Amino acid sequence: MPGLRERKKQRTRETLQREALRLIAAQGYSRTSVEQIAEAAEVSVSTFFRYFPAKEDVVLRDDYDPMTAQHILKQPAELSPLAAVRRGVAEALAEIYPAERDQILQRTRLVMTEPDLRARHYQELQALVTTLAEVVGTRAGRPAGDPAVRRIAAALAGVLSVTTFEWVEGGGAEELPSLVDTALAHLEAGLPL
Amino acid sequence: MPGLRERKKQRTRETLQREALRLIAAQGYSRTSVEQIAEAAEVSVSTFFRYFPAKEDVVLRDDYDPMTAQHILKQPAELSPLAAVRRGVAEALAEIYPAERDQILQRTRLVMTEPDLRARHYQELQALVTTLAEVVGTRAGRPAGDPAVRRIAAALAGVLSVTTFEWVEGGGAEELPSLVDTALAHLEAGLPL
Amino acid sequence: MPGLRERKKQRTRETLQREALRLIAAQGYSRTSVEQIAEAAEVSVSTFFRYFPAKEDVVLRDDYDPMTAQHILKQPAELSPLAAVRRGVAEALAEIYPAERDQILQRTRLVMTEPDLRARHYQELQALVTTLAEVVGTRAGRPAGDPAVRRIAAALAGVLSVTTFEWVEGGGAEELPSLVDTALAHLEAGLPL
Amino acid sequence: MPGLRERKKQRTRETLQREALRLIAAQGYSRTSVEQIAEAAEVSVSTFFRYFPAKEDVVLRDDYDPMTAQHILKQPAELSPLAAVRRGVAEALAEIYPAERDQILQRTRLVMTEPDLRARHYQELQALVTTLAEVVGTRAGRPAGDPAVRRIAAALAGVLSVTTFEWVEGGGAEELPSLVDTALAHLEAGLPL
DNA sequence: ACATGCGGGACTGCCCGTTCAT
DNA sequence: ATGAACGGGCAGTCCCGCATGT
Repeated sequence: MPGLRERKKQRTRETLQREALRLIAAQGYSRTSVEQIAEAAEVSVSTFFRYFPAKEDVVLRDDYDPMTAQHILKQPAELSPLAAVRRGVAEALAEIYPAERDQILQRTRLVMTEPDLRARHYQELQALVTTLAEVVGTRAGRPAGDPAVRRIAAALAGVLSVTTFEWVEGGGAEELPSLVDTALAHLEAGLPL
Repeated sequence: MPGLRERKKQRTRETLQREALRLIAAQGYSRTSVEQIAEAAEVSVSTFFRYFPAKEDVVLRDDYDPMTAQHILKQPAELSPLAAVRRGVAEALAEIYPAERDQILQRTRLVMTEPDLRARHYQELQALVTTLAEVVGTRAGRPAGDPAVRRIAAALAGVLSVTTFEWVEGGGAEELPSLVDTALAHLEAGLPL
Repeated sequence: MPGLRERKKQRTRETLQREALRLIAAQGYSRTSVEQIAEAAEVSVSTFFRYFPAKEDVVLRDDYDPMTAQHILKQPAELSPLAAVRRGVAEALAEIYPAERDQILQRTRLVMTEPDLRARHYQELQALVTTLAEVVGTRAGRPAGDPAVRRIAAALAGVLSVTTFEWVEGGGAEELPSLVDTALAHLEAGLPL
Repeated sequence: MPGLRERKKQRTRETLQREALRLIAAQGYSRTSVEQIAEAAEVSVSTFFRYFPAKEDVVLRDDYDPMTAQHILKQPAELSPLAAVRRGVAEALAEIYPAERDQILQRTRLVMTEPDLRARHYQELQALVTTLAEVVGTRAGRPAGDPAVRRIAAALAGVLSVTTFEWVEGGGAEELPSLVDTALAHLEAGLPL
């Protein structure tokens, strides 16, 4: 059981994130200063930076990657790397998507619009490449640094990113899980045109 | 033929870039301020920003993407998209690489090391995705926004980026054109492991 | 004649200094933030730091050293170094003291009280040592770096500093020029007890 | 004999100082944060500040002044103040110098280079003036606040400081005790040029 | 007693908009 | 009309003190 201190930290973090998203939704990202966010959450600016190393993190923070990794690792060994990823991602989305759909949509829209966030998003993409490389490498008994393994991871990350953007541009009309499945199937088939 | 004014602008730009790279090589990117660069080039800080919209651009500025696009568009129509890109990139590299190898190596090393530059690099990658999507779309008679086309572009960009990093990590031992060709061949073959 | 721009700068600098001293006199140095000073002078905090590299400088800024140096250099060549300094300082004080006595008293009181200012004051003393070494060296046809020259300068600076403090501690009862003359005469005589 | 608790405290202090100097030697003073030092010594930041009231103290902390005072007080009463100080300092240096020469050299080099440390050093100089004034006053049966006494102390402190710097600038080629003796002899002789 | 958390202030660096000088 | 200077504003880092919890 977490101590009182731990719980308070959790609460502060959540308050900061909530107030930040509220203000940003109202005024836009770049017109919302860290000072305003801190004020709304009733903490000082230094406290903000103790919780989030940079302004962007208050928007981007999430824990989807490790969870997705778990789902991929659970797939039967005889599946090809691309097939395993496709199924693992589908399972992860089934777990996350119903509850958080709207929040993800809002955040991704922000990421696409604001240059700063966009830049940071691509850095996260790099982290995704690393995670995927580890997973794919582990399944195949190859090191994560193996060029072939990293190429697979990079192609996957690229396709996933572009598919998320496709989803947002379409206004969320077609649902993300279905779009992702189509995209990964396309990649699995060798990207024919 | 460029007028005297044009040539002077060109000179200022080159001086800025040269002095910037010199200072950065000596002190590191983040420890080199724009003020120092401007001083070394004997212009004011505002002039710096007129030539380069942000500090990162003084390192990242190049014109490889459009040139690569031209080479891809020149490929015979019966080639598959991936095959056409593979050949086009090879031709572009043959043109650029011999003369500029060392400078590209130095700059990419910086990009990998410095967080700010890394973030910016991924933004450029996004531009590359757009460029590739246009080229691939044009060749196939499809719009650049077609999801399938964009997936191809994104996978290509991911693979190219990761291959460049592979090249730098290896210290440039194996040459970039050969690494890129291997990588694109792998993608063409459906990324088997 | 100074341009309009130059005069405006001068005005801003003076306003900042005046407002700073006013606030500090009222609230104390450490309880006066730069933000308050900037606000009172109706400029931004960044402007404050463009005029004064650190908070302490707004109190310590003056131009007495070079003026004193001029007066010393004017002394007849046959005077010993200590004698020349003694006379030069007396002349400089005659020029400065009548008009600025009270302001110097207030500022020195601050310097003695506030640890930050004290620290900075000793740095200025170091500058005085350098200035004196140059002047004494020039007069004697020796380099400013000559150890004997620097020792003279250092002893002078030490004695002058301690004399200024003596003046302030006495509440300004005995006047500074007279105290300084006594002190330098003592040093000239070999500091007998 | 110190209790176990006392010894542990001593160990923590030494660990902090050792780790601090190691990090500072590697990265420079201003680029080494208190957080890093605390981490390297495996204590919290607040613990650091319990042992050293400010960051600078971890470099400057030493106990030479009181020891020097003792040696001066031991000198025969018939010696003039300057002569007594000269001999006392020589004896103190004979005790300290052989073992600690290199560490003093390294620390003084830092003090000369880093602005923050420099400022603090001059504050220590002020403490030296006070100590010397007490010693000289005691020997002469005069109060430490006597202006003449303080002038002697100030001149001595100035000369000693400048001599230490001379030693460091010369790379330690000529040894400190010999330089100090020359300097104090010069002062004793009335600083002729 | 001891660590941790948080506040707050100094300061730096990037970048922008406006104003002045040529 | 082009370039430089100037001022503003915000992000982010670091030091350090006080309060709060363990």
